[in-house]
Amino acid sequence: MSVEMTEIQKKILEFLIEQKVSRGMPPTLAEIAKNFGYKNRATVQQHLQAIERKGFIKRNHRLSRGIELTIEDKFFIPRPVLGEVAAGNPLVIYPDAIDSIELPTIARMPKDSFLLRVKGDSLKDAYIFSGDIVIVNPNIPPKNGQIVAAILDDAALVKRFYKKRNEIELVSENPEYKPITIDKKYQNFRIVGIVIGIYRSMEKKAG
Amino acid sequence: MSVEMTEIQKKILEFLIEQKVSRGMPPTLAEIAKNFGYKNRATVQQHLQAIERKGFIKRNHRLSRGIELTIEDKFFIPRPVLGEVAAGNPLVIYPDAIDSIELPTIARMPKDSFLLRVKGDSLKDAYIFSGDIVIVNPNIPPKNGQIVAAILDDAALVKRFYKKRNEIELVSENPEYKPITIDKKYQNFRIVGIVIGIYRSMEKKAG
DNA sequence: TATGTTACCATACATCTGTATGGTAATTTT
DNA sequence: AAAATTACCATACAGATGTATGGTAACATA
Repeated sequence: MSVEMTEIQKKILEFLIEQKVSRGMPPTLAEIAKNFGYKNRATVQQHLQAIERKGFIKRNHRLSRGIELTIEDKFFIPRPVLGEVAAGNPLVIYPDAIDSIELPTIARMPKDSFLLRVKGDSLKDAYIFSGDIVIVNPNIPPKNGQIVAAILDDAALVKRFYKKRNEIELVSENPEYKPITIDKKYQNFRIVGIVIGIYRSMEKKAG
Repeated sequence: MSVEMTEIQKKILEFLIEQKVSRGMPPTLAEIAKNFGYKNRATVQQHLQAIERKGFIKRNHRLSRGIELTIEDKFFIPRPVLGEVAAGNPLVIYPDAIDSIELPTIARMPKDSFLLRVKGDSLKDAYIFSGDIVIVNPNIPPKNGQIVAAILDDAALVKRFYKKRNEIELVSENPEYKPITIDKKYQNFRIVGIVIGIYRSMEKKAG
């Protein structure tokens, strides 16, 4: 597994993992082709052969969906953690991955979702704690009461979301932190996504 | 799901589950036919239609291997309690336990780690809540203070572990539940493994 | 300059896959 | 006795699926 993967091969492997986890089975060549906009299954076939040559998958020839992930034998899949996010006071989001954690394969990671590590204890009553990894889905518009990750003035935070008439309120459930109210027209505010899951490792190695 | 299944339908459903767990994906009609000695896929098709009519599976039409198991959670497959615990592959629901957990078929998963769903709130102060999925490693001997999954008299518990001179103490961090003390020689007690991580999906309890 | 690698395309083909229809036989229900 | 259900079979078919071959273009390497 020491061979290097091209960018496209990495993306295809990621897609294989994502499909396996979310749909419960590997995709067909046609499904892969459709996802990447290929007009042709032969293109996919060639990529899969390259990925197999490099040892990341094993193919059961002539069998539909016969793609086995050799890394998927693991219970945990390494995923990049994109940044640290403050549940209480805003922290800076890191541009590139700051860390990598082993996420259990059961944890659902829909397309485009990413991981953030929480610091601070303002969401204590929402059962999210400092050190937890939150899984953020950027593709779902938030509903009232949901926990969202947001960027406010170049800092990132995780709080409960409430939409009001002309403003948005972000609430910590820890009474030590006061709610933040933002005018809807305020430019330097953006909802990053909603928190769809959390993962916590009991081992104390990662801090 | 109250409709009655014929014996053959039960066997086919079992095969679907077994294949899903062991091979990672549902079988094709041809594979089912081969397993049961049918010379014909149409026979399988008719059985699958009957099983779907009774609500145990959902089929994605015209999609290869498009058989979804509607049973429970996809991860957790309920089985009757008696006799199965000692069998080594415990696929059991413990309905009356204070902190009941469900042992999934994924007990056969790689690295022997498996998943349990927590019910009850005795570990509230350990930040583990009803509905959370804990990841259990059975191969590590527990240390004092670690959270373990254990079986006591046909009930399953998730609690903090403390070893004393002649006995073992299992402590809930919720003061409403008193610590349980077990003599080390007691037969009907077994440590299943230590909890190495937890995962929680937010989608069900937004708001 | 020649060679190889990567990343696509088009066409083609045997086989697989799900589905449909119609038939036989045994058993159960009405 | 008639009707329905269950459990198979054979045949057929459109479309999906994996695979093979040959081609183009961009780029890096020797």
